[in-house]
Amino acid sequence: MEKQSALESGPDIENGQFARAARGPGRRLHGAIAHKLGTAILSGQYAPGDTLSGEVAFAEELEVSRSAYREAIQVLTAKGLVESRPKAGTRVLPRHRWNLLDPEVLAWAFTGEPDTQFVRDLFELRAIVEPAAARLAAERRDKNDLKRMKDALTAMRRHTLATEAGRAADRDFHSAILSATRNDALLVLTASIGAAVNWTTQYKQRARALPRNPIPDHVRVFDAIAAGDAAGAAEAMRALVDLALEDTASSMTR
Amino acid sequence: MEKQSALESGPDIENGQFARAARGPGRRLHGAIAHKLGTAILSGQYAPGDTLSGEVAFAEELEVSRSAYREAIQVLTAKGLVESRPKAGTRVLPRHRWNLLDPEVLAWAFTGEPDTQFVRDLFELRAIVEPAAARLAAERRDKNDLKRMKDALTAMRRHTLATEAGRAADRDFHSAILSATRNDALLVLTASIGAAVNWTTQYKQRARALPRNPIPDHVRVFDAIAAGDAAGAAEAMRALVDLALEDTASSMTR
DNA sequence: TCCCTATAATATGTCGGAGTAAATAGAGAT
DNA sequence: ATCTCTATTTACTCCGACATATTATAGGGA
Repeated sequence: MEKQSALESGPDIENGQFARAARGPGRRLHGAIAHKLGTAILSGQYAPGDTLSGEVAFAEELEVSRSAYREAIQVLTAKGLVESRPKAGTRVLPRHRWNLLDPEVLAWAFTGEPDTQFVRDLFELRAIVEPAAARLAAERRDKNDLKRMKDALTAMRRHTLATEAGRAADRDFHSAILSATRNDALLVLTASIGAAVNWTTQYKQRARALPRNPIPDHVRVFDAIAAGDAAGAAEAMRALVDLALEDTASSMTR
Repeated sequence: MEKQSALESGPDIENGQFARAARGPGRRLHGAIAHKLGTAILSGQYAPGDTLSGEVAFAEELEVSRSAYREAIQVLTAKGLVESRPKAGTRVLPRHRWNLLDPEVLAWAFTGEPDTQFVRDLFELRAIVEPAAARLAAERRDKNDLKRMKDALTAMRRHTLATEAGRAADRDFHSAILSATRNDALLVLTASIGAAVNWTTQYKQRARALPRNPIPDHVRVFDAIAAGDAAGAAEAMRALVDLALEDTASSMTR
């Protein structure tokens, strides 16, 4: 639908193949190039230290202007993926320089086959942060927070996790907990990870049936937070995340 | 020194005031603009939803080309600070869209008076992550990791934390622990936070003397990790981070 | 052998114009 | 009076050529 309208509106564009093919509806041209290069780098097609083809050569190859290419490189540079210096060209930086927690970088990492080890790393980080967040939420939540969680829970019950609406409610639930911590850094971090991780679970769970009814576990978390039971909330959340880790891990390795 | 050489090499540049004034040695022009706008946004000079002055107007105002301005905007967009659409102009996004964990954004946040609440948020996050990291390190470290930690400790003992070399050794110590977790996501996260937080502590501690000898606490962490005592490592690290939090908090509020 | 200078390759900065998309105002219909 | 549709305006988007700055590399000099 959306793509068609974009194509209809601009069939007379005389840009190169890439511009015609990759430019989505709202997407800018340099965004498309950044996406292409970003996914290529994240998927390991370039080894760290590899130098991308030069500005002029690359731009000609893709039939886009140098401006578009340069703006794309600025984006990649801002995310720590590459570094470009005169004469030396634009080189891919070593992995530890990448902003792996950048939402866009995470998204790029998860297009195609995501690196198994990296997914495990993210789950591990989530398993560290979310229980602690639940603990803080239990100490700091107010009535409004509890209402958001409760609403999300009822929504989850109505639509199951098999539907998109149900998964959205699940995200809402976690988001409400994070908001209740009153910690923006925590909120941003888990939002980034959560988006990427949920995306994969959704993707992977197409094959196998949903493991088991997750509602009771969520309710346990909610009850502890509502009661102000910090330790209980942390423990309940730990159980919840461990379960998700377990499921995803087993569906990934085999 | 470096600045002088840069000035010497290019006194004939006929760019505008801004280009002459703000361009540092290695810094690119668009980088300088991004820095200027980034710090302005992070310091709250623009309310979310505010629209920056238009491309043409701004470029003329600073006497830089539109291209430079555009590349700077790409950087800010990549970090989630702004969003620009035709006709609407370039608007500052709401705070929760910002990539607060991006190293550069963090650096921008800490130029000038950093937001007290935000610093507390970061310390809280650190207090969550680092003990967990110590736990993992105790389980997974190898001989090489232990050697790195030990070397860093001896360096810390020789130069105290009052010297830059000593602080570098401190960073090395924590970095070695993070490496030992074998978790890249964790490593990147704490590297970002650590750089920003250490910077402030260094800044703030100019006034008051170093609180107390931190070496024994570090040794306790090391011993637990070396012994493979996961719980002990987590607990020792928790004590260490709490101490830092306490010191910084007290030096901030009063 | 080492250092230093010259060169060439490559990225960076600049400019102005043409194209495109969206917010807004105004005309027409209900 | 309100709503819908169209036209205009405004700002971003893209382009390509030109000029400049930087630095890796090679070659000459001490």
